[in-house]
Amino acid sequence: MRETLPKTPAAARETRTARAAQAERTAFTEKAILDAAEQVFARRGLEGTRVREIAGAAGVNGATLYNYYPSKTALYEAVLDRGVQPLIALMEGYAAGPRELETTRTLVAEVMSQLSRHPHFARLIYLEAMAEGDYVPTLSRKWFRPVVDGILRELRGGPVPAEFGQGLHPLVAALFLHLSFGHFAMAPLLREIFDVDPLSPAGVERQTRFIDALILQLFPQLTNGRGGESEGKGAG
Amino acid sequence: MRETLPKTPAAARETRTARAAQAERTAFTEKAILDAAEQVFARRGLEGTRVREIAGAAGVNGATLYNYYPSKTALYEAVLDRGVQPLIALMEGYAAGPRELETTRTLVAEVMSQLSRHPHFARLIYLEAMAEGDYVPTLSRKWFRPVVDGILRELRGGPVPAEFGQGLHPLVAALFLHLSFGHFAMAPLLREIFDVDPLSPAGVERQTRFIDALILQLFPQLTNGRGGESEGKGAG
Amino acid sequence: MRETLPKTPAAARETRTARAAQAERTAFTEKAILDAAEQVFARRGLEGTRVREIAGAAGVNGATLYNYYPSKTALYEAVLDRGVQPLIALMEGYAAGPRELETTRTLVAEVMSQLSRHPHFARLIYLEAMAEGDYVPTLSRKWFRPVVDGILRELRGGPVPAEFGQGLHPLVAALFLHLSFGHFAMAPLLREIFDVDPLSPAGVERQTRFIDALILQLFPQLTNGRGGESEGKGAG
Amino acid sequence: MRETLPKTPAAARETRTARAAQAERTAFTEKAILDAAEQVFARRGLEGTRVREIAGAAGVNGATLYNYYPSKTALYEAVLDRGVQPLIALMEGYAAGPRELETTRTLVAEVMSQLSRHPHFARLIYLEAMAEGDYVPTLSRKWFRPVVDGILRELRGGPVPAEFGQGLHPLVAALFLHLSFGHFAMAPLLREIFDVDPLSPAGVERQTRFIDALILQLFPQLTNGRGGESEGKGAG
DNA sequence: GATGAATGAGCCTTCATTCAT
DNA sequence: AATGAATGAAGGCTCATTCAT
Repeated sequence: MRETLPKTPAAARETRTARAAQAERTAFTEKAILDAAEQVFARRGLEGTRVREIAGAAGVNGATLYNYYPSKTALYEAVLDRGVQPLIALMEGYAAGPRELETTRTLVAEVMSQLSRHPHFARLIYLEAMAEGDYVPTLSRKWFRPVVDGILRELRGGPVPAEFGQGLHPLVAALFLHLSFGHFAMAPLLREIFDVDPLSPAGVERQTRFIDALILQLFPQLTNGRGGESEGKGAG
Repeated sequence: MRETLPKTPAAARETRTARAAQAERTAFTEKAILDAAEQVFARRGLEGTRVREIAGAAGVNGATLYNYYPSKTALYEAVLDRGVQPLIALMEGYAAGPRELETTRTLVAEVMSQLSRHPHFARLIYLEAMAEGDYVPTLSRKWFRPVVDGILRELRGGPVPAEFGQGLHPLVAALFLHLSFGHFAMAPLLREIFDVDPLSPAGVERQTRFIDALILQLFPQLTNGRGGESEGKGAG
Repeated sequence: MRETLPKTPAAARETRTARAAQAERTAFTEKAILDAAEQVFARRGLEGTRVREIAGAAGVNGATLYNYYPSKTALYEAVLDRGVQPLIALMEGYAAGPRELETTRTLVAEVMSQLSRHPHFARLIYLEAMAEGDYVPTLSRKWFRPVVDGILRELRGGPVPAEFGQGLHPLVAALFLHLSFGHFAMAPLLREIFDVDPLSPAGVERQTRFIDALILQLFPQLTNGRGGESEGKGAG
Repeated sequence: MRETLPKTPAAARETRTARAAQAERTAFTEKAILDAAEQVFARRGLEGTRVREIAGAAGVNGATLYNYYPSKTALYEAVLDRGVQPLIALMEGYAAGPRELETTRTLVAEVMSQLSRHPHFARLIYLEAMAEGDYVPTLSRKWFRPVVDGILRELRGGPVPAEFGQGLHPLVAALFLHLSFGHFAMAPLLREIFDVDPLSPAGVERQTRFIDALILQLFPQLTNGRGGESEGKGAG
């Protein structure tokens, strides 16, 4: 809008091309910044992170960040938002679907797959939770509660194993949180303890199968007449 | 030279009293500082924490901290050490005992009880793990690995449920980590999601029973002829 | 990658100009900082100086200093180095030249001239000496000892006036130190006592002539057959 | 005055003894503090000195200093005063005496002797001069100016060697300052350069004789018919 | 009088952010 | 859009000084 009108078609094409290249470069830089920020924030948290560290990891000057985000906090929130969007999309599909064991098993697998694509994001969420950050209520409302509500509704469908006592359901829902997000967030510690990389494809797959098997093991009553497929999966 | 002998019994008593009172006061201050530090570090981590915030929470001046610890980092390590000592004691008792289901169940209960006495400590460990801090290897070697080794040795005693596939044992050990430490570390998020306080006595007890029941449920083969007590517990 | 090539000669010129202007400005700032630091350090010494005082005297923000020097100490050393370089150059010329009275008289005059261009530097050296600072051995080795050695070698050429006794030579060499560096270092006190400014051109010139006359007066034996140039002195 | 009256002669004696012992201890502590302060201030100056360093050197607790002096600055001034008093006494004797070469030679010797008894004091004065401290005008008025005035009056008595040009007298007076105070103040540097200790008795004596010989050498006209004794001195 | 503990002020340094280019 | 330089606002830590004993 601001530039002078191109005088010739050739110039127009040239301009368009230049503009496209520019836009591409911008998008590239922005992604580099977001990726770098995700990684660094996941280690140090919002307050412990130095913006120059993000800039260094992104390969740009510290001042450049401010061409993309008005503040460190804004960048932090952008990272959180970018990570949470795909999860919300998954959750919406899940909430819209039928209340069946199968749906939940699928959701778990998809969440694990998504988290493995942004391996630092779960850590970020854990950090935010432990810092009792402002984002926690929002996060809880927009993502965790809907998912948990779905799980709880389904659990209510079957009898509770007597030996667990009252108030079991929230703990089971929390168990899934621990096994999915916790697996990624605690990767550094687990790696240290077990000498295997929880973030490797094999590590993620193993944990995914483990969760799945646990569902079937814990709630056999939910699998009436459908045990066959689960065994096929678990025996792999 | 350092201290002149008191001339009279009265003076002696007076001196002793005064000195004792002094010692008591400094012990009180030191505990206040450690407690405050544990709480604040658990929220913000080492780098995100302001010394002045700790001082404020402890009710002393920022400079006073340096009468007790030479640096923020030293204070941080003192907090970690204080928290880990009781756990190491528990672990040593466990390692010395026989490899039986009962021993492990007891250990879990005791660990939960200990963590509930220092509710911020687990969060601190989680933060340290996520920051890939220098303390992680030490922590892993001195505490997590011994415990996990114990658990793994016991698991090896029984057949693995086939549906879990290979490499199950580490995941089970990690499961206990998630359910014990994770319960305390994620308390702020769980509270937000479920509207109950995981750190309340009831919350801790419920989670403890949940873990216990899970052990029995997952590994019925380990409970030959001893199912009775577990049911008694779980039916509450 | 670092710098895209300028597309047109005009742009090139523009860029070059801009960059040159930038470089000029930072050079200006750096000189302002060094000058301010020399002045303030000369009054308060390394430990007694506040960084903000230097910054204020240089007309920049305290944080700006750290864009140029990594620490107060590094800045201090830069000031010392800058001041000592020209002296070392003089000394090297002196050491390379012949051992003659004339050479030494010239050196003294040049040293006085150089010190008058950095009137605070001598004070800095005196402060450092009195603080028994780390720089003293280096300074002694790189500058004072070579000069003194030259003077001593020359003195050995002639007979010592009997009334001075043994061990005279070092004291004479020290005398020159006191009269040159000491003149500048003690300027504040001398100004107070005598109500004249030792740092004024006239003050420096007077002291220089005084030292020169003293040389000839003390060591007439060194001026054999060269009385012509030292005429003023003899003509009483 | 404040204590209750002693009931018996024995008690009275006891009290008197106790009081004397107390006073003695106090005087001892005060001297320790002053000595330590003189030494430390002479290295670091007023602003660069830590009161705890003085306390440590004096062997007392930092807080104890405040039982003797209300502030670091007050202690600093006490050190200066203690050091300057004997010099002022010397100066008053000198000013009261006749204007003769002998008087001045004696003064120089006595000043050197006094400075050697407080080897850090000259450094302190130099530091204060270079810091352009508040004490400089006082010091100049109460000590340096009177002495210098005496010297100048005497110099006026004889013809000035023409080769020194106009304005010589102040420079000669300053020369004595450099050779006396400067010798002690620059001791650390001179030691480094010449590998001899200027503060040792031999070092002080040598410098004293050097100054004395210089007086006679520079102003032969002032020594009419009195050369004998000076030669005896200088020939040692 | 002597001391350990406490503290407000201040110091060096770093950091997030802005600005000129 | 990108950057080097500049800066106000902390942040960790030290220091002179005070207080209670």
